Amino acid sequence: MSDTTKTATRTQGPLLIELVEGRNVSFKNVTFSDEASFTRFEILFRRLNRKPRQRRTAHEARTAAPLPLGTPARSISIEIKDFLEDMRRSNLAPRSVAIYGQSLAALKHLHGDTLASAVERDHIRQLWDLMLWAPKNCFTDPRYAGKSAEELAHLGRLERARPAATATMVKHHTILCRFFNSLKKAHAISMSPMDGFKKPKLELANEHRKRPRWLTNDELQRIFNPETFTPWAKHHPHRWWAPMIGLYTGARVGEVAQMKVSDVECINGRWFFAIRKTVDSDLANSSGAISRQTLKGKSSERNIPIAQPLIDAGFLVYLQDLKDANCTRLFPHLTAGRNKKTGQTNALYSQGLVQQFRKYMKALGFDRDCRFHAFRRTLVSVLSAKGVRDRNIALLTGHAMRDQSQVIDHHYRGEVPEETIRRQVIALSKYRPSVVLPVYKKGQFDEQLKDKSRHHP
DNA sequence: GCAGGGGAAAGCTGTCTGAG
DNA sequence: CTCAGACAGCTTTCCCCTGC
Repeated sequence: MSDTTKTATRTQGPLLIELVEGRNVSFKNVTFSDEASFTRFEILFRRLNRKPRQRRTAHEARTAAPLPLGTPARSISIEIKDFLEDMRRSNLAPRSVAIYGQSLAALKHLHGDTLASAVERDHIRQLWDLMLWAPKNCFTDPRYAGKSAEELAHLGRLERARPAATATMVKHHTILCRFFNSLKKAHAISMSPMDGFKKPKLELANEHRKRPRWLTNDELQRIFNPETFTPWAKHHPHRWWAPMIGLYTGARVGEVAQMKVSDVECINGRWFFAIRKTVDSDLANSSGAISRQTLKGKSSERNIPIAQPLIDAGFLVYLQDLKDANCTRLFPHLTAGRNKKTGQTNALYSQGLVQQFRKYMKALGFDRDCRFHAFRRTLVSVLSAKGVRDRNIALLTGHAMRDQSQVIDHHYRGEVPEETIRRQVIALSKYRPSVVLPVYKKGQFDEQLKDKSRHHP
């Protein structure tokens, strides 16, 4: 509404609006009974005041297009609430919904709580500055309550050492686009204020950017050095086994942490870790999630052959101990977590493991880029350096190889299972990190496995 | 030890594009 | 017309930190 001044006063009762100085039409002191009528009026008003077209093409209708029939946009906070609710309904991961909520929180700081349809490009420019400099926790910490976008950005400049990384801004950009696009699809707004905003280009030279990090043989030996590893791990099954499994499968930490006893399978005499999502019997009839396991995507689903060094280290003995103790999960002491508000599972078994492993690594003097994920990077890097083809590595790691060729991908992934297994086994046999794994003794975790009071579903 | 927020990166999928 | 590759859009993961 470039050449129109608009003031909307929100009182307890009806909405009051003044629209003056329009090109052709002006209104003063119009009263609306609710926000929906205000928005309908606003759309109509914009159409009436639109510049006349310079020229019509032959195909264009002579009469004005009908007004869109969508539900008019409501206030930002209501639209955000509904948007997040929609995400939940469409079965997105609880964590994803939370992240979207965090990014969208900044929007509520635009002139209080305006109508979603009133957000314009200039607002986004302001918002960008806020997101770039927002002080930590400023949308949740009560100390910042009531502050405007400008004030917050100003405080951030004083408090923060540097602005948010470009990658983070890319995420905010993505989420804002997604939010306004969904309003556009619902015909609640006619165009997205994000349309003119290009995605920020990632800065390759950023000195704060984390470097890809893999582990050298030396470093692997330090991690599994019996003098430090054994005392740290000997009372916790997940500390003992998860790093070893991570090392020899390259699986994501979440995939390792969530495995069930039934996910370790023997097929035609060969043992596999089945990375998959199965129903938890206690959740089967619930209205919410029916599994505490998650998969990043379709191509994550796979069977990974269990490497010989793991078997030599007594993994199958541990498996039998679990079965003897009637355990259903590979690491019964890890919890999936539970959302306090909804009571739903957080489906996040990895947290405890990640924190404990990171603490161990820190104590060994590893820098902060050395984490569990480094096992995955290491496996991929080593196999790649040995000339193993990407698609064969992907069969182990569960990466998607869509860009190769869908036909070929389909063929390699399960169409001919024996061929898939053959390729996996050949690839895995080329991975020989020079570590000596500690050997499990039968009954080593008897105490932990029998004390069910500390087990989680 | 866990819930939950935050920063950053990884990675999946739909769509466009341009060469053959 | 086909299809690999690039790109854009979107979702999920990893891991840190804080506060209880």
